[in-house]
Amino acid sequence: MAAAPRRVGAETSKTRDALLDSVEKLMLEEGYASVSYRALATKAGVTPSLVQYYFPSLDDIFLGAIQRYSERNLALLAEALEARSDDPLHALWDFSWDEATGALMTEFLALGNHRKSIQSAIADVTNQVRAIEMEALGRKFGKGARLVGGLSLGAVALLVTGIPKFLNLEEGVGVDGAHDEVVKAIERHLDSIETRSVRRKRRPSRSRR
Amino acid sequence: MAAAPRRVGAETSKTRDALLDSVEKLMLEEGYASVSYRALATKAGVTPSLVQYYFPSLDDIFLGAIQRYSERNLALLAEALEARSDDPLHALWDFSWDEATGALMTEFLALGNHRKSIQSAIADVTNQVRAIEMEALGRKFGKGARLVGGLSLGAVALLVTGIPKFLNLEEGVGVDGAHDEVVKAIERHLDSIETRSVRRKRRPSRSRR
DNA sequence: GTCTATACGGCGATAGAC
DNA sequence: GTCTATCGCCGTATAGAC
Repeated sequence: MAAAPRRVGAETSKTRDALLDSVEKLMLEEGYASVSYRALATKAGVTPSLVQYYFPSLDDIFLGAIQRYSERNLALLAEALEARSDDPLHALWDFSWDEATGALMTEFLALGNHRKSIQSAIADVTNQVRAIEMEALGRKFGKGARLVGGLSLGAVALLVTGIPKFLNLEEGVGVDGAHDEVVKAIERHLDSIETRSVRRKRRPSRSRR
Repeated sequence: MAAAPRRVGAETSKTRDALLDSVEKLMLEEGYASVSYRALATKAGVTPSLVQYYFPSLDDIFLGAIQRYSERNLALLAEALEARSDDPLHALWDFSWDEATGALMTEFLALGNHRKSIQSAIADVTNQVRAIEMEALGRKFGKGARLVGGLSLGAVALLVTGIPKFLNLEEGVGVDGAHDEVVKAIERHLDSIETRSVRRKRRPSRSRR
């Protein structure tokens, strides 16, 4: 054995949890690139050193944020899919547009493309989400079902959750040509497969940063 | 009037062009976050100060890269669409998967989401690309044509060029579930609209970084 | 027009004091 | 459990050499 043990704050700490709240806020407001020890400390009203005590490296901050977020998010998703077992595709679609879930997940996805150390964490939660989605779709349509265009449930889930993410990315730089049309067309398609059980949410207009 | 004039290297400089080559390489190999004066200077074999002479701020580096890239890329795209006026959709699809074009553009897109100062530059080139695409599609199908699912040419172009970008993003973190199926399904759809004029390119497997 | 040296403050990270 | 000192890299500004 070897290497120093390096002391780290407990995961149950209330301070740590408050810090993760600030991380999520910072990421949504300014993007992951703005997350720094000093910025985070300022936002949370503590010293930078204290942040470092709970998160020894920047990666640990992101890893902590991903883990806490994904636990909550998976629970929310499972709940939404359970409550709307009659129109799981619509539920998925609505969920993917939700600011607190979709935007953060997209941010994590972009982050993973530039931080090798957290790629597997992003991949894990993405795959877990997909599994829950598949299970819910399987319950409604049957495990090996084929939907529009002969697509499997996995392929449909990929598109229904992926397209909102991509459109969000484009809107993030101010491009939105043909977006509304694509959104409407997809919603029309979804309506032809399932009858929507709750009123359609207004699509959030991307906040500038 | 006021303020110092601050001297900047000429845009016609051979050195400047070589630096932009290194920028593109760095972005593809390590992502935009790895682009720094010192890293760039090392890669190009010059001093950091010289890099600063041509690009007074980091934003200027990215702006310069976007501008040079987009000029070349627009020319390439126009050329490809002209050469394949019989199957512009396939041409677009192939083009979007090309490493030197698609991957860099996706990198710029992600970059734009975090650097306010270059958002409009990204938006401009994206819109210019879309315009060229629309024109080529209009020539083949007619300006107001509706394709699969009643989608307009703009909506189809958005999907055909956007889906590869999103799949690339996912593959960048190691997620590729159902990707092949979606790719094959789209290619089947494209084949049903146009007959492909050149052999299908192998889809590049994402290089780890 | 091209290129270099140097300095400043902010950053992530480490080791260790209280 | 909390906080300080310190290190080396970063973007950037400036002043000046060829």
